[in-house]
Amino acid sequence: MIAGKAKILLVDDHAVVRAGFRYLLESRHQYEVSEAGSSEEAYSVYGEIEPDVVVLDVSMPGMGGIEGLRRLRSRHADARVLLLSMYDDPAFVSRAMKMGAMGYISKNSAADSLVTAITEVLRGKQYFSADIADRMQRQDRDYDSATLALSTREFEIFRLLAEGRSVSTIADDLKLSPKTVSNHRSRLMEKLDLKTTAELVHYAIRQGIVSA
Amino acid sequence: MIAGKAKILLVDDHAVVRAGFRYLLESRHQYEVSEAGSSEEAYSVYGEIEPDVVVLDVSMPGMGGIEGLRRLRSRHADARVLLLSMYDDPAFVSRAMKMGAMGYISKNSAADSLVTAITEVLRGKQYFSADIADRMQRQDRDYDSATLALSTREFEIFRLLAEGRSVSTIADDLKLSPKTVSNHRSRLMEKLDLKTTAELVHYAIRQGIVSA
DNA sequence: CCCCTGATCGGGAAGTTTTCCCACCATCGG
DNA sequence: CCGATGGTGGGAAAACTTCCCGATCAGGGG
Repeated sequence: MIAGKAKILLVDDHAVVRAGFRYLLESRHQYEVSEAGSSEEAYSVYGEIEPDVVVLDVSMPGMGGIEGLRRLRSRHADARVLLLSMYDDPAFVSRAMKMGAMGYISKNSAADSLVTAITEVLRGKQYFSADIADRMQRQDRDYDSATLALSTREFEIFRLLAEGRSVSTIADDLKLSPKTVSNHRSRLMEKLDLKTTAELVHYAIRQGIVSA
Repeated sequence: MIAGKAKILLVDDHAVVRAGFRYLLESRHQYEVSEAGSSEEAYSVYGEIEPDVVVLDVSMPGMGGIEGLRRLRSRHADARVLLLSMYDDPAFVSRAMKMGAMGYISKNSAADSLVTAITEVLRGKQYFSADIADRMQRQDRDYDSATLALSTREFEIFRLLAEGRSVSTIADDLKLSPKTVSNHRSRLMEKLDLKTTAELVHYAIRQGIVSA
């Protein structure tokens, strides 16, 4: 960052959220804030603005934040991106970090931690909000690299569950005992750190494995 | 509203969203803005603050906005409540209007329309953001109104299930027995002709009641 | 007022599913 | 051949679902 005002690019489809950040940042800090309403827009204005930090919402219509991050980093390898999300899914977070995100904060975070995150990232440090750091700790202990860890069979069952099939119809289909399917199910839910079938569906849809 | 500053109570669990409204309202208008992080909190401070308008987020942990609206209006029949939501499901909106909401705006709305909504409600008028008004127009053409067959409680539980919550956490939240929630669940699944929770999630997402 | 209806809340019993642990077998790279 | 990994399911206990039912309460209508 250059001497003077740090430049921040806010990317979120909700005008209120952008206004919120602008308020939090401008009222107490000397930042110059720009806004974009989508990843596409962010991508196209990035070069012109040359922001010191991009605050990017993960869930947006069109190209989501994750894909936005990927493209941004592939064109501008030095881009510092702070992801903002309502989801604190650890698999998501680690995927994002592998793509070079500098931080990941939950929208549930207090206003202060949102501002802290930005100042930390401006200093070149990574930042996670407390709830997310928590979940990543727990995750590491239990199982490493959750998303990729599914076996072929587990993935197949995962997909069918995500489509709305029941354990017993899946068992009929695959000519397996319901017990086997259920056991696979338990195992994969644990690997992905999911607690309910509904979470599984959300996860699968966000990953693009099934469509709504 | 009395001469002088109109008083506004913002209720949202996300600090950023509250900050956004505060910014939008205070920077251009003479409003006095208070905040609450939950329906429960809003309910308990309402009497003390006596706001002219309550801006209430629909989806919050604990008592949601719909239930919050109901309780607020049952204690303070003159409360003017503007609902703020990510969902633009017409069934949801008409449900809210029946409970006495003065307006309903989507979080996707432009900043201006958020402010307009508040000024309109202050004048005693109803207000809907454009996208919501749109969908309500189109409603009779394409809307499958099966969710209208659900009672208030069933719908609430439907929404929470669709978000990925488990029966037992919902029960804790709503302070009900897991059995009661489970019974409501069985009935609503039957009414909507759904066989698995995963189907329920797909259905809710397609209806725009929850987002992926 | 009283009755009726519908919504809400939950207990009981029976049935089903999930979880956790384990065992057996096949395959595969070294 | 060996050890690791994946697929398969049994057994037992726990959890959940389903179906049925009764209690309670609010809001009309007569």
